[in-house]
Amino acid sequence: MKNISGSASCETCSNQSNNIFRHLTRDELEKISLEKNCEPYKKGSVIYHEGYRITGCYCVNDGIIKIYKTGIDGKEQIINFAKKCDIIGFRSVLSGEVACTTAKVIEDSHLCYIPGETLIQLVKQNGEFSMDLMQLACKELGEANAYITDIAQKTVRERLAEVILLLKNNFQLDNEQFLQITLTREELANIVGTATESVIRLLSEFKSDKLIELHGRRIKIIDVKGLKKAGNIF
Amino acid sequence: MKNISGSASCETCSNQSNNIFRHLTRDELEKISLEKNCEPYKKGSVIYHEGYRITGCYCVNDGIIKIYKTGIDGKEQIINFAKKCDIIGFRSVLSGEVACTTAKVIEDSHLCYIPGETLIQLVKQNGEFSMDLMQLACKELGEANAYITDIAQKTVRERLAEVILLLKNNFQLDNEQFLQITLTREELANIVGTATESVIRLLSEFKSDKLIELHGRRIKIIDVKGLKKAGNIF
DNA sequence: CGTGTGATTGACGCCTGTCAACGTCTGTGG
DNA sequence: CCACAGACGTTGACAGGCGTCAATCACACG
Repeated sequence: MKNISGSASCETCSNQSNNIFRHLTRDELEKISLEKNCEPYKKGSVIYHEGYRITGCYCVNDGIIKIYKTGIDGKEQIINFAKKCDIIGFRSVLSGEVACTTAKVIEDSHLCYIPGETLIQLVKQNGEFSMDLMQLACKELGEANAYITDIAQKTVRERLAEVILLLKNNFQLDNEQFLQITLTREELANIVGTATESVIRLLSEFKSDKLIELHGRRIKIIDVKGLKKAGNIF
Repeated sequence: MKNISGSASCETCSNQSNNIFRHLTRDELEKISLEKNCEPYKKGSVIYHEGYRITGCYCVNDGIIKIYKTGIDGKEQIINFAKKCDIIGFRSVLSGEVACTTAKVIEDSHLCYIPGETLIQLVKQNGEFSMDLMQLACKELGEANAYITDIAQKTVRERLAEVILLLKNNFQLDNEQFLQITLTREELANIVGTATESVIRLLSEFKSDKLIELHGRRIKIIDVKGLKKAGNIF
């Protein structure tokens, strides 16, 4: 069953301008195209686990993965999501530490595995690629710092509104204004850093306030400006 | 008044094993040694300001700098501290974005300025240095993620205990068990993400519980194990 | 149809933020 | 030398946001 999508070569994939591999030479692309290993992952499967050493990183072909840390009493704190074109696990590969997060599939995915040594070699030999990856890390660092500030200073209500808008920016809306990602109430709570019940109550509030509509797990965005106001975003 | 400490060459400085520049060649070291610009900064002076473009990064020779973001109502959220051997501002230089934090001196410092182009050039040409800097960024990213989890899940009391221990690890204790960094109550609050009054009350609690002693702004650590327990740290 | 997971609602209470008042200390200027 | 301002620390009162617990409902799946 391996290499199901193996035929989709990195040469094609890297044409996407937002891809991290855009500055690789033809030779380098061929190399990782040969070495990589594209496999399907079912919803619920764990790609790598916090506290364990990982030997390589993964490039997301399609699907959605949640990246989370396990905190007090096993409560998960969602740090990030990865989708098409994103690369995950490189942090631990490069820092040489064990994984500090767990990556779990929430929508069926195809991931290309890239061995750690390959990645490190590319960093060392290709200055442009190195810069790109560095920029990626720095961007994530900036986002993390921003989120620390939010979570430390904003109310749960404000954070929930903000998270909904963040999800909108990350995953877009379909043509009916529905968020293109569906999460359980508990997962929403684990992003915002609150209790499931609070998320439920606040979502109802947003619904009463005509900011969103709820259809099961699907969230329809009605009033972006109102959400920004509720989220204290300028 | 420029180059007051300019005589202290990077060649010497980089001998410290924890320095980011340890993998530079002799030529590269000479180059930044020539280009750098070491200046004294008084307590309270701002090194770079959130939202403004910065043209280079700074290597800390001595002193202490706080790195913070400005959140709602101008309340500052302290993200990090920099001390001897640390390098600050590289995130914005590399990502090409405006600074996402402000850096302000809290203990008189000497900083060496390194032009952005120099840093970028080094990243591109020296794979080992690139890896080191990447590891630094990745390490900071890991710490930021850990702090997100803490701040989202722990109580203010737990976070304060944890912060005291973090400060202990970062700045050590003197021979009387005093923290080697002195912060105002407000600054402590701005790390923990709480109100000044809460910090005051909780510090008194820790004092009653014989975990710490307070002498003005100086904090004496009495019971590390107790603090760990209070901070829910394992 | 039983079981399990997730969603919802209500009750309750505590943690913690806010406001206000006051004390302390330092530096400045008359 | 004293008065005053300003920054910082401390304490008390108070309310409300939000976490916790418990019960119930909805829905999917074997």
